[in-house]
Amino acid sequence: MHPNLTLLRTYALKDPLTLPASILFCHSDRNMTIYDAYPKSMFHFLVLPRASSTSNKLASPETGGGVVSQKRLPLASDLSSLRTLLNSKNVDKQGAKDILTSMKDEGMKMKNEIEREMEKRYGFVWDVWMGFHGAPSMEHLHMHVISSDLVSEKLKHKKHYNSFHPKLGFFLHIDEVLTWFDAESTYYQNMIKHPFSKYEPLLKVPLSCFHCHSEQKNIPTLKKHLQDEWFRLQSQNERKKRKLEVHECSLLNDKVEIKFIVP
Amino acid sequence: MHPNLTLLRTYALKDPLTLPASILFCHSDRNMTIYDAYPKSMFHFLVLPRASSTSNKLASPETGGGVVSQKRLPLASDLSSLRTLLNSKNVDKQGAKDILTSMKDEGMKMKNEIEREMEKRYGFVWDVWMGFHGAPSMEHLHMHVISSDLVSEKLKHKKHYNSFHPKLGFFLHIDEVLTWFDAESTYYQNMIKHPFSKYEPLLKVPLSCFHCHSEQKNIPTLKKHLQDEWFRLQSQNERKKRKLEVHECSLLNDKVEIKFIVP
DNA sequence: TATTCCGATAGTGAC
DNA sequence: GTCACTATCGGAATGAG
Repeated sequence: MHPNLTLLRTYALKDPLTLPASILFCHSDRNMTIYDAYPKSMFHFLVLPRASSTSNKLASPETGGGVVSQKRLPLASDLSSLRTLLNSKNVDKQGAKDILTSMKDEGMKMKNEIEREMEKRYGFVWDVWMGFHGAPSMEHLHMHVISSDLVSEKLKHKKHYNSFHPKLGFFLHIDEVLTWFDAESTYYQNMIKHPFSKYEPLLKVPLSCFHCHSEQKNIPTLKKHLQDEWFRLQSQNERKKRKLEVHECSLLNDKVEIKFIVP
Repeated sequence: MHPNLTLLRTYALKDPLTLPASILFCHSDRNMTIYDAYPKSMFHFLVLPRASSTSNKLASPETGGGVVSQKRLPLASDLSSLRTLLNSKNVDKQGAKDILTSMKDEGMKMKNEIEREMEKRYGFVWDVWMGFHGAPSMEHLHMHVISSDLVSEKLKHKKHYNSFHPKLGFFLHIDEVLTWFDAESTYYQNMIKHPFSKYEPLLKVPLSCFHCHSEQKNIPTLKKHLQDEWFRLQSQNERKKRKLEVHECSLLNDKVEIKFIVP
């Protein structure tokens, strides 16, 4: 396994504060949130559960104040992926649900941060998705917290796009995953056994816009279209805001004359 | 059909002298020889048979002194390709053989020119191939006259290389084609019916050096190897020449001492 | 489904 | 099998105690 695919695991195992500030966004006892090195949307973060190694080498107090409740952290080997976690013999169903719930909580905080930043930078707020890839390649469980635009220079390939398409089935929304725990046992057993090979073909299906379902014939075309869709969202929002302002204005003064047509 | 694929036919139909000097090399009553616009070897020419059109528009004397014996020229429609010629209802077997023989004669003259130029520029002579592509794309019968090196900037793709590989079967040597006429009738009938679809797959076979049969894993590697093979030919030839010189020297003076090792 | 680099492959448009 | 252009697809390497 190449280091790039396991690098983050080494940080999940020790003090997150050893991560450069340019990578680590924040952390808690159980999770850490990092900037995705190759953001596929205007906002893109990863939430990773912290882990203990099977050896005790990294569990000593010298590793820093960031390591808390080391004994309660799951083993790294059980956190390779969602599949590994849900099929672990060391972590029971409730334990798995706890881990995912704490990741969701961490993600919700991140989502709030993102929304504040959306408002500040762009004057409006759009959706934020949270979830997992059905067939991840990086060797440590990670939940994507990603704004719903997929407008990014780093989005270059069909598999990049399809892996985040919110209705395709490759991207597993955290809320969807959590419903598995409350479903019938057979359904739960079914979902947690899904092999990667079931998800892989989804990455090769034709490019369809997640906003309007139009089919796009290639990546450059899709990227222009996604940018346009985002501009449309932004201007729609500005229209709404203007209407609100006009409405407020009307309340103050019934005789105000509207001299412009909202475009 | 794109102009590029029929352009030369228009010249084959009228006075070759209307062709720019940078394209036309020479011509006779029955054939014209042109520079290949995208030479796949150090020397690369095309021999095209001249034709008359079905209409009389282009047969008038005003088209220039180059048009001779217009009545005896084959129809352009019978000269689309080797296959067309050999299956034509207007040209009998002997007529087809005549056309091909005259093309060969023209090619042999070209070959002599090339060999003079090889000697002049590079100090030695290597082989020149003459023949047809099993599945040509240009819409007028053309015989390639091409030096046996395949060293050229314009050789860029696998299909370029394989289409000239002298032992693959896609490149039909003129002498091979002429033997069809003297073979049994069933063999002749068999060869002239070969559809393009029989030749196409040959263009996709792995790259093997026509000198040493070594397999080359991609085009850049093959091109370096072909260049090396050509350098080897050249230096082999220089060694032979030096030996000759040494031998002549020995004849003149038995006591001459050879002070250098031929590399 | 980490990226990047290289090269092969596929589709198109060319006037 | 015309070229040139664009884009996709496919493999291999990748860092570094």
